[in-house]
Amino acid sequence: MGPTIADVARVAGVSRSTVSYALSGKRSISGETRQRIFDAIRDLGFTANAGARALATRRTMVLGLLMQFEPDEFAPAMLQYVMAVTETARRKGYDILLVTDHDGPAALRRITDSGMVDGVVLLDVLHDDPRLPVLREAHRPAATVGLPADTEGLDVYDLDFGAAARQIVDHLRDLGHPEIVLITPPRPVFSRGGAYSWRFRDAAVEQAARRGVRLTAHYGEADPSRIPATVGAVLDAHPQATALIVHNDATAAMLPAVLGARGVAVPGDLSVISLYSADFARTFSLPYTFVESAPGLLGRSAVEALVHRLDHPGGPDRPVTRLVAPHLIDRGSTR
Amino acid sequence: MGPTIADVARVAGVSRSTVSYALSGKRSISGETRQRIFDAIRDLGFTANAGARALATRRTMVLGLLMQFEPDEFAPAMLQYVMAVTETARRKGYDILLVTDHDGPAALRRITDSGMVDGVVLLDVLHDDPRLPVLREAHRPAATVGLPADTEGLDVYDLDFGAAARQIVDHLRDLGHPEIVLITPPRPVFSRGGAYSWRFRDAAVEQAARRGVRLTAHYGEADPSRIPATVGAVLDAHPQATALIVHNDATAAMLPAVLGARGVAVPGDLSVISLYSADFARTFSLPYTFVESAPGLLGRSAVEALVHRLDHPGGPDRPVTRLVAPHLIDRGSTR
DNA sequence: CTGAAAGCGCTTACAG
DNA sequence: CTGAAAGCGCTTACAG
Repeated sequence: MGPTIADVARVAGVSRSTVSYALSGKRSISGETRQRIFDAIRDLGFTANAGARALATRRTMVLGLLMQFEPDEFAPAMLQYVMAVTETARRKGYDILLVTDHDGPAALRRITDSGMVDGVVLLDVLHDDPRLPVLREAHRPAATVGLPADTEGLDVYDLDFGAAARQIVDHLRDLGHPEIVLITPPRPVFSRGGAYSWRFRDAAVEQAARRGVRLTAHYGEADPSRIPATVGAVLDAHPQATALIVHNDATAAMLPAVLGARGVAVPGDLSVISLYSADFARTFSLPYTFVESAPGLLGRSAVEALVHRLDHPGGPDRPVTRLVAPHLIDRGSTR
Repeated sequence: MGPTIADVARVAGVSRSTVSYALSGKRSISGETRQRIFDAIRDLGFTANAGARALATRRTMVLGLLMQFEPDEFAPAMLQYVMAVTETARRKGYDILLVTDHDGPAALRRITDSGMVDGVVLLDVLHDDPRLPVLREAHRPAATVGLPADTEGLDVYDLDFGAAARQIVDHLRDLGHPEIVLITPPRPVFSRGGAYSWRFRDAAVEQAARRGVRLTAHYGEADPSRIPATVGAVLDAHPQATALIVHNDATAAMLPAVLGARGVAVPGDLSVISLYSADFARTFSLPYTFVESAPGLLGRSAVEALVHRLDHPGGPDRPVTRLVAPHLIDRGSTR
């Protein structure tokens, strides 16, 4: 379609290799030649063909972003990861191939075997994620958001859900709450292997026991229309509970409406504390004290690790698993 | 990295061209040869290199998806378009390059001039969108979701916001409402050139005048935390109003909480009707009568039109502008 | 400082 | 029904 490097070479009166080197800066070009080349590039409106470059360099400068949309996940929260990944990638000179195929392993094999991407970022990684075996065969650098059971060869980033749970339980205990109710992610998230669900819950249960606090965990609803009834039933079942921990975006988003309808005042009647991102809180005007889930940081870190690995092939850096320390934002909804 | 077509040819004992033809099916291969080729492909785990294929065929089988994240837009609604586009593309054999650069025109030029994509889908198209001139120079097929002022050369899909407004006004008038309040998208959406905002509002105002109904339009809030106060102020300013039209996702999402807090019963005290997708309503458990905004249909249609054009280059089909007729779902929140 | 040439891994006229 | 060869548009040793 457009002009090729040969056109530029001809107009500038140099060889194609000289144009290529001028473009890459991989060897020095005399000032005057350089000038003629860039003039020609500008005049012709030349842009190097990505496919040809990829074929020659074996680098596409494209990253695969694999996400899955589970019906029991709350879509609004996902976009924050996507945005963080995309923007970081661009800043590092990479584009993003977005893959949402239902068959994640097959999709991964496809984009990787065909050389469409230099590396991949996996979102929504499960404890025993079926994409990981494929990834290991593919011999491509990869970073994940989410902690799998086997982190071998991966750069892994996730929130430290255990620490988050302990911090939240301690926070409530220090305020003197004797009985706490926890709403966890929906049951399908547990059975599917969404490890963050039990990492948080189990740590909360343990910490509560250690601190001598009564804590009961209940599954949140996957079906939004049932959230009000379920929250109501949970609160009814624990009339003595003075604090509620919400580890479920869908429930958190509806909580003001649900508690408002029940006439429950926060923190007067009930202390509420949750786990989500500041951006999420802003989008839904959630007034609760929360632990930041840090999608921006996690997405950005994953991409930066991946890019670093791509830009330093065979480098000395061991794959890293980083669990981000929780950060509690006190909005005054507990006391 | 992996095996190439030459490896397959050697193992199968045929020429590279025969392997290529076996793969593409563009000429007939004897049964036995075919068998040997596919055995070799399977044994070697061969997948054709996408870059090399793109270079030879001048088709990448990748579509660019350009979206912009404006801070005054409600992120949760965007994902539905992305999913529809991505899934439709895959079903048609295309992958998606997701581009979210702040500088849309530059990003478009980049992916298009470098031949990274065969065509593009533009989301959030403005009335006078700065990406369109770039697109026209690029000579690539493109489809949009959103109606620009100049549709020349584009396949354009959008909801018929004018018809939607008229249908909603008529619906309320038929129920006997003499005074209606409309909450529009935030003011920045208008000034930026988000044409759907005024297409809906102006049609609503006109239709109300035509029908002898009093209708007042107010800007919705871009800042979620101010939505409750703004909705309250709007209702206070129109104590006689018996019906509320909401054309703003952020406001709609918070409406149950806001109206609940004010003690406003729907439809007892106030009839409420809105404009969003069924999926959106489900995510936020919104119980209101609404006109379907059809993100799935629009995203899918745009991709299908684009793919059709790519698969039939130089075809006879004129570019099409399709405004999808509104469909009202009665959930009983008006009377 | 610069160029001629090989090579990246495919596809597709051209020939038989 | 099949193969040898040119070509897609780059990059990069190799040579000077």
